[in-house]
Amino acid sequence: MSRQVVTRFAPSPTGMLHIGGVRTALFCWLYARRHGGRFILRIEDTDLSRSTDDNIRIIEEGMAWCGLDWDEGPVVGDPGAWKGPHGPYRQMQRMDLYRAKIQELLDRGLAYRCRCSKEVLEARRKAVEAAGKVFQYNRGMDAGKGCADAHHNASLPCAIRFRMPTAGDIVVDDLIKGETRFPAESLDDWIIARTGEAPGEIGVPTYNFCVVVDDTHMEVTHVIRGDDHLNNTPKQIPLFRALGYELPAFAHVPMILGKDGAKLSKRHGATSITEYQAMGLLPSAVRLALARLSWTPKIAGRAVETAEEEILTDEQMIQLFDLGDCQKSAARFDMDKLEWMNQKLIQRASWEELEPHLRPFMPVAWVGRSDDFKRRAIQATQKGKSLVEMAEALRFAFERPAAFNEKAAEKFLTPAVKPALAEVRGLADYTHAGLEAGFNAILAKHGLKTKDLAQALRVALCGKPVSPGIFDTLMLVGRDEVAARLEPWL
RNA sequence: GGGGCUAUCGUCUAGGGGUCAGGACACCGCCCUUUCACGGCGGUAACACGGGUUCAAAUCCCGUUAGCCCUACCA
Repeated sequence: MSRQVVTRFAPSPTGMLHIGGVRTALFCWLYARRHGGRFILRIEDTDLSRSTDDNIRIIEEGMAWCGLDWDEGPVVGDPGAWKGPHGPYRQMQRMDLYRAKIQELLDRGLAYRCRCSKEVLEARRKAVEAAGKVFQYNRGMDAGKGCADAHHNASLPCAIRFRMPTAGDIVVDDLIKGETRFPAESLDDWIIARTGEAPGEIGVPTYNFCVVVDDTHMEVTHVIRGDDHLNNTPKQIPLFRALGYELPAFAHVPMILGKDGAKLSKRHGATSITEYQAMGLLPSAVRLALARLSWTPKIAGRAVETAEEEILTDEQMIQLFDLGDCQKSAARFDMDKLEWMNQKLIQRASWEELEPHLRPFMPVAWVGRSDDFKRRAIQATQKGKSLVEMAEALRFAFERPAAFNEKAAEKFLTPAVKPALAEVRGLADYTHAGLEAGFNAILAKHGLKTKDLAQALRVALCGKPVSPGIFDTLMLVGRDEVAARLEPWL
């Protein structure tokens, strides 16, 4: 009987929530949902100098916008609150647990105090490297001297190091990368707690220590994280054992790179999830695009084949998700594909689904319009690549053109169409069928082609020769306003 | 320097001994068309390099190169 699957996303609040993090979170979320398990959000704020409450808020809001709901973790907007049985979910609020565990290791001789200063360490490192050797703390290099037997000496503030195995391989069995071996002699006695304030005090524990304690106490069964942590795993495994903890399963997901193959950074344009929101992307499109980086869904054992199959719903992703179908190598982020997916998702959504997402991009007057108006407006522009594009395409329905495209005006607003234009003011039946009938009658009477009148109307009504279908355009402007906008051209 | 991970069209990838190396995005062309789009059809384009193993290698092995990660009292 296997335990319920539990995954966690554990960001450190030292900056924006960027898409690499979102992707990792997405994999954790998909895996938990796929297996009917729980998904935890845990804030790793032990880097006091860089962590801020503001960044925590940004993470929570970003996750929420992305639809990555967590079953356990902080409560948005309330630093003191959390949901779930293993809280708190901010590491700085879990110090008592960590200190107790460190004391236990100290008592059992599995960790020891070290009072070497950063300067001393640096000097030793230089000396050892100058001799062409590899510097490792207390790996035979100065065993029996200095700090190795200073663990009885609590008269000075000390950092605390974990005693690592000195021989053999540490093997990491990874669900994505496979089995990897790390020679024990390549690792050293790493610091599990920083130097305390006072002699004998245990300082703030470090990342690699807290993760092990938290993942165990929060009953995490699958540690899914970025593959920059693969190298940390052989440090953590001996600690799991020292603490008598059961090992979780590990899955290290490949990084996301910029378009040029370099690590994602500001110069690649948008990297924070907030920017994607502002670009008019649907959260579902972001989820899909991010999920499809390094993951190829297999339908009945076969990779997705057609464009149609590429556009997966959340339900399909959840049902299909499998760490075994993940790529081992890093992937470059492709904005073109994201936009394509966004467009496809916009196209297949109902207008009711789209409306809440479109609303923030629309003028205030939008909210007051009727459902019927909203439906027509959305359906008329539902081919757009983004919500921003849709909103832009609908501007004419809310404001008169600020300027007119001169070339287009000259080309289409000819003396020949003006009589027809004048008659358009008389059209009374503003339904699609009604407009079409009236429009065609005017065309026939004046011997014009559809294009002649349609383009002339677009320029007069919208200021430019581009707009939704001409009947939709008329309906969205509305009868009275059509007459008003036409007047100056007659 | 040491340790680790990775390598198929421009990009995301399928394929894991015998394939015309398949698909998607992007790009190009044609068609459709009341504009812009959408849509339809078609096209260009890849196994990093060098050695093995084998009748046969993109696929297995070794090496090289390149990129990335760890090597912090960051996470």
